[in-house]
Amino acid sequence: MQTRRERVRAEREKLIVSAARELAEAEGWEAVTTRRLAERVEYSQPVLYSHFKGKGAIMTAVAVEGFASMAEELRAARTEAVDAAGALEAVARAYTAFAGWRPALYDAMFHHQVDLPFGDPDAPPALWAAFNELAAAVRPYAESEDELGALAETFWAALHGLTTLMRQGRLPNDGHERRLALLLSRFIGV
Amino acid sequence: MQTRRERVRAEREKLIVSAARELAEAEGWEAVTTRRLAERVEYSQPVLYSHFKGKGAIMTAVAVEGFASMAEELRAARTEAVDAAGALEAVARAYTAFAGWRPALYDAMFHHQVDLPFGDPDAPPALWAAFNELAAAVRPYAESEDELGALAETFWAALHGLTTLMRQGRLPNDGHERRLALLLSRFIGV
DNA sequence: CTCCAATTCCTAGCACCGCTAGCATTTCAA
DNA sequence: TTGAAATGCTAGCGGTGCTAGGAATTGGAG
Repeated sequence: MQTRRERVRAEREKLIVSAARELAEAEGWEAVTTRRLAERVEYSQPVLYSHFKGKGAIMTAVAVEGFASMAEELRAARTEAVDAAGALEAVARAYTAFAGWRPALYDAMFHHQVDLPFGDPDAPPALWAAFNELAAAVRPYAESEDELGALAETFWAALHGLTTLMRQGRLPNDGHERRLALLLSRFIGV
Repeated sequence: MQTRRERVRAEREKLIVSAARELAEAEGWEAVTTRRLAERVEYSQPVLYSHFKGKGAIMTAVAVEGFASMAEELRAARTEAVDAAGALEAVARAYTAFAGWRPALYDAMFHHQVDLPFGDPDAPPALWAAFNELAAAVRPYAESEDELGALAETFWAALHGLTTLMRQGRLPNDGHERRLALLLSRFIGV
């Protein structure tokens, strides 16, 4: 009968993560306090700490959900394209669209430092899934398999820079299309 | 005799900004609390609020100092180079080096949202100075003067992405040289 | 020199934060 | 039925950014 208890615990853990994500998406992460989160899941604050080490761990869980979601969208964009150039463009657009439509999720994934082993072999599969989509889209433009990793990282960084600078008001919104086109032209090669 | 008072006020304001920057550079921004900052300048907390609207305004002032400092370093790197390709590479290296050597300053400039009118004509001159250095380095590679702005923004975004992802542990440190070389090759054109 | 208004600056405190100790209550196997 | 284990609460700790209100200092006017 241990499994029943474990099942309801696992369910409540999911509930906490979902509530945190929803609250963040509705009002931003600065509105996600342990008190409000506890109120939302209709438990007291200490219950949160019986599931997670702290608020940071909850945000990390949301971030992992975010990577899984992003991987799905990148994959859909990539596999629907007809050629290599179209795939790279589709993935780039899907990436920036994701950051624009789900800013709270993107924040959890990239702007808050979350104790996740990026690049490590035992990083959560969702992280690798998202990265691998970028790598797959970039592969036709890598000179060697050995270069692929670095090229994917560079392309990823460029997309990340574009989205974050724009969302923070450091870049004007209306130049986005042009910048994206420029970036793609540099990676596709004329 | 109004000017004397104003002079000492201005001096104290500088002192506050310097203290904030030094404390952030020494222990990170999470250590910069209004209490510790007040203690450091040997005044009480409310004095800070007679100079600045809040902690955010102090960080904004530090950020502006940071842009001025970055502009200097980018300019030095660019003007010492012998050709266009060398200038672009030198500026890129200076940029990432700045972010690596003065992480607290870079955080104030880019990671904390600071109420600054980026891209606006009446943005602080230091902001334009830094951006203009990037634009100058990129100019030889723009197809038209009209394209220059967007190209500079795109290059800037790529550098920003590389530095931030690396500093947050999202990218491995030891691939930095390779990624930078790849980025430069894409912008210089083989 | 005296007096009074304006400025300066501190003490004390507010509401909130993440987090935890300690104790009822409930659950469930013996 | 009973007693131990698990559960989940109240209350509180030390910290945060920020501010109200009053004491002390300053400096020009009479």
